[in-house]
Amino acid sequence: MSNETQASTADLGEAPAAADGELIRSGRDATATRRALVRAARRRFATDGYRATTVRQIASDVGVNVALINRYFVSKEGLFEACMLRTSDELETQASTPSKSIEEVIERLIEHVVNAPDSDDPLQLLLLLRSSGDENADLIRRRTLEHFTRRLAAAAGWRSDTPESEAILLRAQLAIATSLGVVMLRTSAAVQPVASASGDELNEPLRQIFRVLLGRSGQ
Amino acid sequence: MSNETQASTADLGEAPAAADGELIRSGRDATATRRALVRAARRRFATDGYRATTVRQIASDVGVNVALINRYFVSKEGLFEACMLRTSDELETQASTPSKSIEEVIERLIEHVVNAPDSDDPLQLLLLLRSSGDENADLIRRRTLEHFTRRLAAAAGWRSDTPESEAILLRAQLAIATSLGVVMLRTSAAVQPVASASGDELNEPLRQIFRVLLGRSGQ
DNA sequence: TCGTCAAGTCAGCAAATGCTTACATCGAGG
DNA sequence: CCTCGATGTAAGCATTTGCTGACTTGACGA
Repeated sequence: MSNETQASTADLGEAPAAADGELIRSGRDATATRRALVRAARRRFATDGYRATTVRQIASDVGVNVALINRYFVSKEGLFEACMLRTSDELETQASTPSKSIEEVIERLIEHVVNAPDSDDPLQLLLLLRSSGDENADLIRRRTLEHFTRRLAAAAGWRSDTPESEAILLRAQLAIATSLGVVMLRTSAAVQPVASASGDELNEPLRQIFRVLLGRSGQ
Repeated sequence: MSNETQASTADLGEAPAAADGELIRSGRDATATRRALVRAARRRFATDGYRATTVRQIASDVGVNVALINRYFVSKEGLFEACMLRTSDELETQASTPSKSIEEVIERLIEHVVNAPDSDDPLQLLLLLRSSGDENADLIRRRTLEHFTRRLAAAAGWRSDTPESEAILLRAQLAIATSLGVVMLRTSAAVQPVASASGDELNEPLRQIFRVLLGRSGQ
């Protein structure tokens, strides 16, 4: 059960991230604790699901008391929202590198799919697709996915108002669905042989799929 | 867990395919009650997930007391196991129609993906991919998926012992992953536009994907 | 009619879970 | 030193959840 992720507390404490203008860290650093909680929570949510994850688990992963989750995020749902917002931000940042060719985008998507099991890739959190019993969380999740879809479709030549490019949007979302399906099999279910397949083995089939979906030949 | 209740497997097979008397359950019929429980449970598990589904919900759906679940299936896990076995059986039956061409298999897979949101398609249950916190359930799930993978791979020319056909196995599982991803987006998350796409719109892209993965051209 | 046994119900227990309230500890400043 | 706010902890409450044991109800044969 409590096997990994003990390091999260340590390395977050000693290295203040550059993102936000943080004050000098002291022995008890609220923002660092918050980040550690979000980090641990995202991992748990992505691998175990929303419902199956307990706040006590998350707190234990970080090594702090459970009550801090309610202090900083009000509720479990609030913590989940924070996770989603951070994931959305990361995907946004990565996608905003301008004027990528579709080939480059495909390569990056493949990389995400291949590496997701090992890293705590933001794509992992999107695995939380099923209704988590929380309406607000579901809304955030859906919005994130649709936004990501438009990003990918834009790289494939989608223009927002022409009706014929609706097909491109659909195809982009099928690419995302495929990615999520593969990540799902690799991470949560450990289904063979996909789970243990190397990046090299996955590379060629995935590239074929994405080219068919997003490239000019497929349309 | 593996004591009695093997009868549940048996009487699942010997059923007249009559229209479900699920809500109209009259009289005291143990096998009918068992079937109704499995049916309701499968729906709940597929849509809400294992953890989020409570045995009280399932019993209430059927209109029966909670204790019957423990009487007939020993535990919640036992009920889930029965659901998985039934799903596995259905997929098995459908896949066992002999000497299918790969094209036919692809068409049927597409049909599954397209229709899953409306019917209680067995594919839906496979959505239960995330670790449900129940080790035994995870094992069953993984086995079912791997079995299904081998079935699909066999239709694509897979032979069990030649090492080069491992690639075929991997590609078949990627096709399954894609199917699961699409079904997931369509059913649980209602992500647009895939969720509201018609079968006709999905047909062509999906066929392209599956041909690339399973057809001769892709290898 | 009565006995028997499967089918089903009822009330409740023990554990888990989200969350709250009261308390403790650390750092800094008067 | 002492106070005060911020950070963190300990204990526990209320609810949910899976499950159990004792009880009731219906069908059927002697």
